[in-house]
Amino acid sequence: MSTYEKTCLIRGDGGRAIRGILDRIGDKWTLLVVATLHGERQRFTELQQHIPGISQRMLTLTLRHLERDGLVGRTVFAEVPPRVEYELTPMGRTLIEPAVTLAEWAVEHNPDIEANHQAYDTRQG
Amino acid sequence: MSTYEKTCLIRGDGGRAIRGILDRIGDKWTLLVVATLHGERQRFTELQQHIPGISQRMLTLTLRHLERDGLVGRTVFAEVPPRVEYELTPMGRTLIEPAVTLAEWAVEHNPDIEANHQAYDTRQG
DNA sequence: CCGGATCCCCGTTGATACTG
DNA sequence: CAGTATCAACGGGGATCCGG
Repeated sequence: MSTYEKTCLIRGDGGRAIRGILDRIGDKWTLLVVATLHGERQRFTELQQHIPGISQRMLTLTLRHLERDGLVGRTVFAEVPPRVEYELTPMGRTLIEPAVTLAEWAVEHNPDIEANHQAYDTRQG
Repeated sequence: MSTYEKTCLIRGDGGRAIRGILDRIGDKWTLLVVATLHGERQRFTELQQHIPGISQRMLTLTLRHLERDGLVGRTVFAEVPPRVEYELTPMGRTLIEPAVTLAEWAVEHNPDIEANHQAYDTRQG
């Protein structure tokens, strides 16, 4: 694939494709939930414990969105007390790869970026 | 790299790495600007024309952030009328790859996701 | 245990008008 | 041409309370 074709993939249709995915995973918690859910189904409270700082409300909202996207499956057990388990769907698991690619870029270039911040802010005073 | 290590890359340090990059590129315009800037330096007005819907203000803000990150270079020509050109730095160009990976995922799975939306919304009524 | 409902804060975005 | 300044609207996200 040529470089031109690549940027077209991003910019195609006024950037609607890339905007769709960023609206989906670009929020504060989605990727963390997906990564946390990777490998093992988990209950609501387990998830909350594994994701420091997330509120009950935001975990609920994030899971609903992921469920609506078909990236996460939700199973309710008719028990007392109630039990609900969440797991990645097959499609949900495919999201791990691109997410990791991004995370790798972040880890690799973070020092450089922070150095640039320093330099930029110093120039501005 | 094992699957476990991959998710650690995402979740590492409470997800700070992935959050950093998402805060950077997860906004409305950044990736579009980067993709548009790919391959050729461009002037402010050119950029604005190539990115439908972006306001002067948001283009300015986005470029400033990218400049601060060291992803975009800015050159001012001492002319009348003023001329300012923007271009990707070498580091900025490395961002294209992971961005494309994400865009590919988006394009590939969008139909599936939209079908899931239909199904989900129908179930809810 | 799970999560819906409500209130509120604040950052982001856009519209508009103005300057070197 | 390439911005800056200001104001208003919107929506994400947290805290809290309540219900099944």
